[in-house]
Amino acid sequence: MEHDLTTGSGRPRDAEASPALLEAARRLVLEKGYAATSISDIAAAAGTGRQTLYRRWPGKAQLILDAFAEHASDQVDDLHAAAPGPDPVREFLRRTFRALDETGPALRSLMAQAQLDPAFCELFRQRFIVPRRAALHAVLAQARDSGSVPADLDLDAAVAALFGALWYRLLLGEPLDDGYAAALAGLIRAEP
Amino acid sequence: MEHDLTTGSGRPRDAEASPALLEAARRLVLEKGYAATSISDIAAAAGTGRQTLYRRWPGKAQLILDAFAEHASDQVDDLHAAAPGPDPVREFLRRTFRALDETGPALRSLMAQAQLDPAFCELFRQRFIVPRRAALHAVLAQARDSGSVPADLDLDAAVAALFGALWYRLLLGEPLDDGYAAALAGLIRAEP
Amino acid sequence: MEHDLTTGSGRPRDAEASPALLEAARRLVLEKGYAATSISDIAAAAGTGRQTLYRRWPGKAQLILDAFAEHASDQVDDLHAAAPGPDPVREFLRRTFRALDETGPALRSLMAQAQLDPAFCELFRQRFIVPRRAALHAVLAQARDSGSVPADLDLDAAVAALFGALWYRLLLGEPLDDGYAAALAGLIRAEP
Amino acid sequence: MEHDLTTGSGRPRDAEASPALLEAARRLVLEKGYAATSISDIAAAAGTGRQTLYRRWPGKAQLILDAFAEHASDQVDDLHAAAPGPDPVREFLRRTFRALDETGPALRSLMAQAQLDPAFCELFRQRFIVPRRAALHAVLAQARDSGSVPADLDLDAAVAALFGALWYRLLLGEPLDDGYAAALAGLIRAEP
DNA sequence: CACTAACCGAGACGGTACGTCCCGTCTTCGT
DNA sequence: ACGAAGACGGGACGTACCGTCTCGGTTAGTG
Repeated sequence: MEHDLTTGSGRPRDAEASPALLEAARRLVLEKGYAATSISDIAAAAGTGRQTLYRRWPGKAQLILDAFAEHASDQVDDLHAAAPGPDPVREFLRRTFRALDETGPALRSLMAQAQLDPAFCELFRQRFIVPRRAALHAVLAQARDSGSVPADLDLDAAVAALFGALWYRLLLGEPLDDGYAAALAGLIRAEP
Repeated sequence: MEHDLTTGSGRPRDAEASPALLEAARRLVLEKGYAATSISDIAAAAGTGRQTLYRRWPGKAQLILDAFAEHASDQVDDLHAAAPGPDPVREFLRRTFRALDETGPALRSLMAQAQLDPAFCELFRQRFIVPRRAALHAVLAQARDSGSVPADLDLDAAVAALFGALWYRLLLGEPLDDGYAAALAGLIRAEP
Repeated sequence: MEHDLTTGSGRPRDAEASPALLEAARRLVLEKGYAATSISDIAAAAGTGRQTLYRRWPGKAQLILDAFAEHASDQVDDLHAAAPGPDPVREFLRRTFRALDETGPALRSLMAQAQLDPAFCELFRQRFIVPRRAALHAVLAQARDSGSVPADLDLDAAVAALFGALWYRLLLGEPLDDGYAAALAGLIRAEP
Repeated sequence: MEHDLTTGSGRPRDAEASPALLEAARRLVLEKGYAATSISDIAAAAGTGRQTLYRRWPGKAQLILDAFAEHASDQVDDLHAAAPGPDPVREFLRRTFRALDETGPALRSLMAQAQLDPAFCELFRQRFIVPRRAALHAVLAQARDSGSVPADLDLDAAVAALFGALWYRLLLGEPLDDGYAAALAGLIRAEP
């Protein structure tokens, strides 16, 4: 997350720099990929100096995490709010898969970065993984109450299995389609 | 995979160089981590020139993939051969978790590299993921035949869910313990 | 020649880096010879990064040209100022030969580099050859006015012959001694 | 010079390899220049292995010296044989300049190499410089006898001055034209 | 209304890894 | 013992980023 160390004194930070950097980062990563996008590229595209970026984020990964986390939090709310239909778990997965069509490559890069930097890993977990985990947990709890999943289902394990399966295919470049969503949802559906 | 362009003519490649490079790579990565291990380090530790490495592998990631894939294939065989006990799925997961205690960090790095290089991703899938997937599939098929998992279980989906859950926690730095193995195995156990 | 692209903006170049690089280059070339001195060696000896060198000179040859041209221009002034005695041409040659005892090997390397790189050749000509040529020309003009060389001497040809003879022996590893200076000076001395 | 260490036993050397290497060396150096021509290039162009080259010459410079020395020795004889006319020195210089139109660049490279390798320097001197020096010496001696240069001319110094002036301009990329030949010849012409 | 502190861009800094190139040697097989 | 072929250890090269530092200049709030 962008860090703000303003003490009140001195010239205030340029309010336009952060959005410009976030947008430039998002655009360049989507265009050229994470690895091919350098810090210098992002700062130049945002029309700012490199130091301005470092003053607000510790590095490339954190900036790009912010650049893609914004959208993600909106989506999590959407998913949480509406998970209707006869098979809400399947519906949740389908919508999540759909959202990854655009942001998937960037998320893969962030997950990659999390492997190389433990501090970033924890940040990524808190900002990205945990909220979504909570959302799916809620969906599953609701499904359990409505009887569409077994009453004794281990919800935490089910969340790990479903999101794990999602990331598993995403990270390996395998397709995330409706059939996959249905098959995964089928794994934990209540036996009638 | 190491590429071998032997045409028969000319001086043959040094048979000791490849093992030396693989072992040096494996040792250095386990000691210092993936990112902190450079190509020069590996070549020097193996007592070879840098060009000898480039002659056999396209880069660091492919070499290290080979360095860890060797051992992996042995382990896959072990796991496949013996998955005994009342809950073979749980046992399989437990053993797999145990094996990751040592190699986990390196595998995380390889998975990270797979996100930055599509060609390497495919290689990693073929050399690492698919064999293990087959092993778990066989375990599940056996379990289905012996009645310890439901007869109508979607084996492919179950494999994705179990291995997905494994990678999910591994990549996020969360613990892979016996309790987790039991919980995941419980998800797909037959309801008696 | 060192190139200075200062635009006024940004951090100014370290004023100590260039002298340090020049001195390190000069010292290492005199110690180990031109070919045995690498760019990395020079940068390390100067306590600077390699890129700092490349930011100021296109390569090794240009840096070393500068490293030896500095001193050379001083010497040229010295030679120009004082060319006394009954045979000023011979005296000029003797002093020039003497100065080459130390710098000769480095100059040979620079002349060698000039053969491999036309751009460097021109630079070498302008920075090294032309100034010395002018100095000798002045000495000869003075000698002509004082009657110690023939009045109708073709000064340009004489300069070429004298410096040519100097380089000819220098480049072939033949001795540049007082006798040689006297013999060359004798070629163009006025017949009494 | 190509060295021949055959002992009589074993397979005799391929008689075609040496000419092929010499011709390939000559062609490539004239086409691409000395520095841009690697040992591998020459061997490949000659259809031979690199070791065959090293078995016959110590390195690139010696091979190329041989490649260009062949022609040179013919030319030296030509020059020696016929130096007619009213000003034989000028004529000798003019012809020598003319011959350098083609081989000049290669000779410059050889002289460059002589600066980096003392052993080659001596070889170059013996194979190239000394014979030509003798030829010019003979021309000057003849001219002295015929009265076209002063009787007390120091022939060795004159040779050094004339060839030195030649190399001086050649190595600096300056033109070797008839005017220059005339001016140099004029320096040592007898005053009538 | 000046001062001052933190900002801004630009870009140089030391450092490190990369992948390429060539060197001169060595090692195979076939002739 | 030669030949072609090509791998070997070694080392320099020039490039690309990294994260930091240092300029001159700008822009608020404070004294």
